[in-house]
Amino acid sequence: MVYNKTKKVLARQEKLRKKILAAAKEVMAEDTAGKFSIKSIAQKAGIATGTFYLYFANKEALIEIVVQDLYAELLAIIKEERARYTDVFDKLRASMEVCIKTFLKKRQMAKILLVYFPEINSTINSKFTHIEKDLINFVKEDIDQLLAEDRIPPQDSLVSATAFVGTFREVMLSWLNTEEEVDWEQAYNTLVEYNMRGIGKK
Amino acid sequence: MVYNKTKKVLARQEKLRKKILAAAKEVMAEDTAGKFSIKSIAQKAGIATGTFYLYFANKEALIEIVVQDLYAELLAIIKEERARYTDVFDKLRASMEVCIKTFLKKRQMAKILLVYFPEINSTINSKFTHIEKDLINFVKEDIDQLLAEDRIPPQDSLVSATAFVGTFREVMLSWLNTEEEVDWEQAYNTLVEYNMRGIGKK
DNA sequence: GCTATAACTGAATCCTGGTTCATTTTTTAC
DNA sequence: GTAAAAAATGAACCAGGATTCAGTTATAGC
Repeated sequence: MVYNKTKKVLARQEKLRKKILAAAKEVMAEDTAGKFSIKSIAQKAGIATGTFYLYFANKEALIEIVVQDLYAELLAIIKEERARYTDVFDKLRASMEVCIKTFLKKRQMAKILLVYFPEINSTINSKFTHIEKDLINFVKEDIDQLLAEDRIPPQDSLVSATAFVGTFREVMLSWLNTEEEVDWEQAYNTLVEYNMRGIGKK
Repeated sequence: MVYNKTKKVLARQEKLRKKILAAAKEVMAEDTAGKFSIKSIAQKAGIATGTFYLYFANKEALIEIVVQDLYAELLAIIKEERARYTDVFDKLRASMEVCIKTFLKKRQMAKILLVYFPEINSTINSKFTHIEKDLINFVKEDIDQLLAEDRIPPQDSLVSATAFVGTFREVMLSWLNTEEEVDWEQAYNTLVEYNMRGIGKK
């Protein structure tokens, strides 16, 4: 006979699954390299190492889920913010603003997406390259529209969009690695202005 | 009694050391992740794995030497090119130009410095963070000078310099990963213009 | 309460790949 | 040519960590 799970058990398992994911994010955000162990995650989640494998197929699958998870979260935040504006420049500016602020607020997310992600991106079968492209294409579409509206000088929109995203990665990474206090307000403005000028806002 | 190496042996060993380094660079540039094995390097260099350890203390030391090596090479090229100009804008433009062209020509160097380097940067005790900072400071000094000369609008020069370098990494990385043909001329111009406008060239 | 099934445990297994070292080959110095 | 020293070899060793699985505990259904 096959037993069915009760709601109570289902709820407990769902909770544990989330607990493991949370522990994984913590661990991943802590030790910068791709060196974390399943054992450390299990420990942090308060389970036996074997139990981990009842919830996730293997390490690779876990990483994939964590990254997709965080990425989806970030993307949703950006999309929501963009929806508030109609002018493309405003959309762009809003994207930048919310992106920076989210990363500043959710350091864990920033660390995993910015530091960890590029590593695994090359290690694991490139399941994630699309994420990179997604983000760049996002910006590219805005630039294309601005080009169509003749509001910025001619340029290779893909290259510009790539450069645009690159400024973020680099700046956020430098912030993640630094201990010193940063004047966020000024830094943020500089970054936004840099890219606005970069694409050629008149 | 202690024997002395003859010139012939010294020469042979020097040659072999270089051969191992070359093999290492090849292997590192090939498999994108930090997953290469000493065995594969030894094989490519035509030696036994044990022999590797007669020439390099261990894997970490090898990586350090390779990265420092390539970085020094790149830096020398940039410095030489910069020396040809006096105006800061020209220096900046020249740096960009020679950097891109070098990376395009020496794909191996690009792959190791751009893909591989960030990985190990976090993995290994941060012996390399200074490289990152060096490069950014390079640009920062130019920006500071332009600010002093009142030729660009007020900005946080460190953030701008970081953003500047970021555009390169991102764009070069996208080129390294793409299979498609790229119109280098246009792409290159877009990238240079992006940064020139970005810092606020009037 | 009782038994079949499912969930959990953590020690044991397995694999990968860096590093070592006893042995073999080459070089030195006479 | 020969014996001591150095260099080279590659199989064996070893560590770390992912994954498994036999044994234990909890749950389901009656």
